[in-house]
Amino acid sequence: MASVRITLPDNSIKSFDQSPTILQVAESIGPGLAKNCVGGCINGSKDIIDLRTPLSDGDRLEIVTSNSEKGREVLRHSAAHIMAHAVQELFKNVKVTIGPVVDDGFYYDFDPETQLTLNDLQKIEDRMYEIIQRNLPLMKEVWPSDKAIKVFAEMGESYKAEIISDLKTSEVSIYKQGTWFDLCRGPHVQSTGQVKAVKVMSIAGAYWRGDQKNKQLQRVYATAFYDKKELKEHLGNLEEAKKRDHRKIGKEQGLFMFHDWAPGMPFFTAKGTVIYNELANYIRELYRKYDYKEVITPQLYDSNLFITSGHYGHYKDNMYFSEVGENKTEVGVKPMNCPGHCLLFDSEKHSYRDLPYRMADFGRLHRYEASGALAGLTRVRSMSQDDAHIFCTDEQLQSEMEGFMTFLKEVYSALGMYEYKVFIATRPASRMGSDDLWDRAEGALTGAMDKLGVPYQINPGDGAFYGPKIEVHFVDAMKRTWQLGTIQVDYNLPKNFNLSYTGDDNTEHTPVVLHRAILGTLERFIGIYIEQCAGKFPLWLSPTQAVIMNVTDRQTEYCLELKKKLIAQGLRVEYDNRNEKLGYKIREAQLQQMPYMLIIGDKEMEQGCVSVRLRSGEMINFIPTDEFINKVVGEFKTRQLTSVFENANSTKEISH
RNA sequence: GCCGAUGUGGCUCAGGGGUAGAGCACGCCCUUGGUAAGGGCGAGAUCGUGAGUUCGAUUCUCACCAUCGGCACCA
Repeated sequence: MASVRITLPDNSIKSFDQSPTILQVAESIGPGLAKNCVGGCINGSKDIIDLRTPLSDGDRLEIVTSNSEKGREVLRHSAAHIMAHAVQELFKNVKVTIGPVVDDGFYYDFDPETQLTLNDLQKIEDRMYEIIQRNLPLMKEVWPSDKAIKVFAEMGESYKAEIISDLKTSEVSIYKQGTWFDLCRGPHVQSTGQVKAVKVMSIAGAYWRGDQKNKQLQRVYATAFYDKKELKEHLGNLEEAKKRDHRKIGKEQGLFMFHDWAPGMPFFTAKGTVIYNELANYIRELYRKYDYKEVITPQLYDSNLFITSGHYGHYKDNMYFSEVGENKTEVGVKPMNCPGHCLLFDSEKHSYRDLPYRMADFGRLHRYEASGALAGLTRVRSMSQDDAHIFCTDEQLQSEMEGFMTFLKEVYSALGMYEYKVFIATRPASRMGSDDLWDRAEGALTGAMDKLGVPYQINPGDGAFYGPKIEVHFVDAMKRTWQLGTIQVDYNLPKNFNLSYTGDDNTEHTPVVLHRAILGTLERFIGIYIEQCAGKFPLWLSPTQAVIMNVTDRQTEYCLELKKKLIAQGLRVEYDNRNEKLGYKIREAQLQQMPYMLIIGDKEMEQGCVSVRLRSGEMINFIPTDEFINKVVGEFKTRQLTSVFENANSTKEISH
């Protein structure tokens, strides 16, 4: 008698008379496992398959439970069905579309006859819990596509019918819970009762199939967890994340602001400007090391420049224009530095010996971004980048990519920013240049990353029409991803400007232009960085590095002397001599995340020293002033990420 | 740009058809106090802008502007 043997992760083997489903295997192991089972992975695959799937002899099975990372996906996918079910029970004439799992939750797009409102969110959630209570088993059925299209069309579910006909498969799977059913690939939980904790989060507009030309649907965001405790934890994390929102910290620390009369254009305060300039100067310092030459170029140009560059054709809607003079000459505000750099490059005759020519520019750029796109410092209309354009030969592509990435890694490591993802965007459908050219360019990009051992993902078809690019992405506090560093190959611009260099064969050649930025847009970088460090800037970036606090006004003179000394060493220091108690001054400095609080009382004055409080709460009392200065200046000048006093012996108690 | 929400002293927020209220911040006074808020007094707002309804609008309606959450965009 043939038996079906299934291998489990611990290499034990279970035998069955007939092909068991994943759930049946779970049941054979134990009731607890069966209860939590939401699917399985077979033969080392990472894809979860439905627990109703029959297995074959020799399969290796890993059972996925609802309290696991993978299981959560199944849970949420089923929760999306529960949500659609709830919405359709609650409201008449709501068409369903799709409801995928996303980071931290899921959403479902609806096309309701009357708009859902915020008040409906709680109703939806309540009804979801009701459906969960009903503990409806989820049944999988396979229908011929024609039948499915017919059934959904008759129900008025035009979106579903459209999806199925676009699938172009002969049959589709349907999941039923009670009388409600949905087209779905699965996998799904056993019954609605397996979903224990849900939360309907928000509502938003979203275009059908992500296309602006289509109807705008209503997207309801929600999340689901294994239990209420996990859900509570998640909601707590969201609250915590909001606290590090750069817009909030920027306001609290007085770093930047916005005004209605210049939407999307940040004003950096004196404090914020310190951060801005420290970052730019750090990059400037590295420009010497990496052989870049910084230039300054105009802000406004005759429109002819942008006609030549091609921006007038492709980017006009995102540009600011004006007319000047009696002749009403049209001028454009530069949205990018590259056209200006081309003029500069072209102003001299170049030899191949000059290449690669790396031209850097912190020039201010203005882009008329869509109003709905603006977001704090992360998406602005007025910005400056640590921008540079590298004019090089085709052969130099890969080594320039390597140089760029090495530069980038140095900067991000120095800033303690390791949580980034590297993407290589390859040729889009509509593009310029031969396949041969693209092969070489993409090869240079992947080759460089491989050589440096940088992990990356390919974004097929995501490149610009003029060349492929590397993008470095970071995530903000609210888990939105933003591009910071980038390097893009451009074969188009040098042609438009008719750029050339003389090769070793004494003929003229067209250089390649690489657009690149390490920090990317400084505004955006600062926004992301504020969130990464939660407002606790390393000393070298801190607008104010130390606050001197006197205990009584007997120390005033000593404090003023100390302030002078510190300033002479290039430190940014304030003296809080207000008529307030020490605890009050400390609280305030602490809320500002002040790196060093220097407490001066009679003791310190007598001994010629300072008592230091770190923002961590650590205290190092009675350090000779010179010792403190030496250490702190070192920390500042070498751009340390953490305090030189952190975890230092802070044993001494205050003696009265 | 699209869908939705929001817009009240510098900040965080309450209120509501009869021209506004709290806490913090700010100013003055008392307090000289040793590691996250000492006490008292005071000043500060035509309630985003414009129009409409009304005897009367900050409150209701509409339009616009800005911000927030998404979507689209991000050559």
